[in-house]
Amino acid sequence: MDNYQLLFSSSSSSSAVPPVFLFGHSFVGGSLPPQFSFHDGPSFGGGFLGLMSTEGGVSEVKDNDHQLDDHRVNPVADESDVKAGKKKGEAKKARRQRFAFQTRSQVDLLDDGYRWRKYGQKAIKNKFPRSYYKCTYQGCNVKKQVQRLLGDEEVVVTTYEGVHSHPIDKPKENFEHILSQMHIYHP
DNA sequence: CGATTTTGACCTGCGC
DNA sequence: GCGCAGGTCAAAATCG
Repeated sequence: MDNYQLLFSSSSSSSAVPPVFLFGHSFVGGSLPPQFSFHDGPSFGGGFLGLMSTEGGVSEVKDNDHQLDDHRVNPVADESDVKAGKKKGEAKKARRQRFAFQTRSQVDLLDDGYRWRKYGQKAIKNKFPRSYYKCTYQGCNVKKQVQRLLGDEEVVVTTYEGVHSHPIDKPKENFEHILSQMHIYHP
């Protein structure tokens, strides 16, 4: 998952540098200019995570072959024999838009204003364990995963998936707080 | 006491 | 086709 590397520009020593997204080479939507502004959006009450991009434009560089199938959502699967198996086979191939960024922080979970419920953790090969979170807002299926960068325990990689469809829960002043702890990471 | 975290099992996709 | 790696579920435990 290192197709995209979003780094926040902000000298570690200096300060007061406006945040800038530096996308590796592919961003959700593929054409939307990455920007990071706080002005209250028309629908998303100031979307930090409710970032732009439209569906279907997700470019993963890898498996975007069978992505344009018209298989929108098809939850109705005949449950013929559901005995020893737990109904998790919803096989949602439709990947939502994703974006990630790195920050330097002591805590894994950034306070981005939304409420998250942890639903899993997995030990990734050669890396630190990755944690999986879901937005607890009813009807909001946004997910995010957090993991530390190998070799640099201080760096946290946060990957968001999906777009929030509800106003943020906390004042956006939090963003500034987040930004204050964001630093560019160069290997 | 309700909401959230922990944790192991289960499922799926991909590479060999 | 099998095995590994990653992602999700859900029951039990924990927290506020």
